[in-house]
Amino acid sequence: MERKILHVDVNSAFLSWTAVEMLKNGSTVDIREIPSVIGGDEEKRKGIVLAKSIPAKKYGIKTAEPIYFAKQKCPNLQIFKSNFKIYRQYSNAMYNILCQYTNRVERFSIDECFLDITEFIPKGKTDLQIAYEINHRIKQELGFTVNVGVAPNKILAKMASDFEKPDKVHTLYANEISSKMWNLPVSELFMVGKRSLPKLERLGIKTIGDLANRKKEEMVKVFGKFGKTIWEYANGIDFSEVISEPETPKCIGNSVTLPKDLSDLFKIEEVLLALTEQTAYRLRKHQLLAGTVGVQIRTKDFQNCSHQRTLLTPTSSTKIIYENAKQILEEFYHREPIRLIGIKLDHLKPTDNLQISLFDTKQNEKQSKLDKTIDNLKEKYGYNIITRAGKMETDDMMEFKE
DNA sequence: TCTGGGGTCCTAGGACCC
DNA sequence: TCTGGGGTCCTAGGACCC
Repeated sequence: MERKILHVDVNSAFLSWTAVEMLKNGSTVDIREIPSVIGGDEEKRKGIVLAKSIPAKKYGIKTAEPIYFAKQKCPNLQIFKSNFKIYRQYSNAMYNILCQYTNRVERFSIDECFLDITEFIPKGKTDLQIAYEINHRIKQELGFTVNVGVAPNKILAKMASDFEKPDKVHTLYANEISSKMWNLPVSELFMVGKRSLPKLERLGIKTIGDLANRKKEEMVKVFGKFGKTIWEYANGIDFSEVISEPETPKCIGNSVTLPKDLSDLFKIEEVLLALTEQTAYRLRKHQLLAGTVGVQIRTKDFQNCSHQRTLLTPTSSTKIIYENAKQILEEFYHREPIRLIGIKLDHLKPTDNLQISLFDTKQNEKQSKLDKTIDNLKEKYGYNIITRAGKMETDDMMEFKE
């Protein structure tokens, strides 16, 4: 039987939510209506565009590009800081509305949800009417706009919500694939990024339709498994389910771009410790154990390098994780200046009940130790490596995969 | 003054075992 | 003297997403 899937996508999410919050706090200007971006702090070398207004987009400003470039494109660009605590509140408010339409809502990211409404369409209503109702209610009740895609599966619903923006509802039914999707450049297809695009173009594939009408075998031959996926997407084939249960993470990591390049091993290890504290704390919050520990560095000329190690026994102990991380780092780090360091815990498995109760009693102690370590670091270096707000952000981001 | 941080998934090559 | 092949696990790196 044909499914009825919706994809709800907040228009310029971080920017819209910042705008609504500013208006709520008495601002007289709606930053959605001027050239503006949400961006990181350039002084801390985190100066990239996280979200842009539509007027900013008209200057050719792109998400994830350096703010330095964005300012060159638009000298009077207004730049605002992100606030993930606020974003989480708006995201939750939207989620609560969506849950009134079906119990099958998947949070795909902080600003995107899939809904399977197949079994939840009231008599006398259509999927399209529900999509419009959702679009209206979010605008009226929460003050920001969303695009809604209506389709028989997730990939088509997602492609549909990406059509014209903002504040629009689009359908992409099976009989509309060729007329609405095949004429788009292949770069617009979900999962086609900047590496695979030139390869596709070399094969003479310029539009999604070009890809759809090639032989599947040819794509598999050139791209392997990935070729099968994008060929199926181009043809609107996707049987994946809307998953309402939040899955336990497959890996947990924290990394930080340093305000200045660092080559002093002692200082780098101090940062690594702070990152370990944070990551291990999150691991325990999920009641998981880590099977492998990995350390990543990025040199000042943007060369990435990572090493990992499988532990004899999975653990959630900050001490054990840090000892391993430190050893891994010392094995492969050769004193070149680095701009980023990160830690990643992988091959996660559930903690058994005995261990959970053990950690429950130690939770407060661990938390205060964490706070103390971070405080000491800040005093010592004056770096804003891990601020209180930064810690909140990390907690938020973890839950939303953003 | 140029380039974040959180993830998922895939691949290639080597070690090791039978 | 010459030198298999299948399978699993591990590691490093990379593509892609928001």
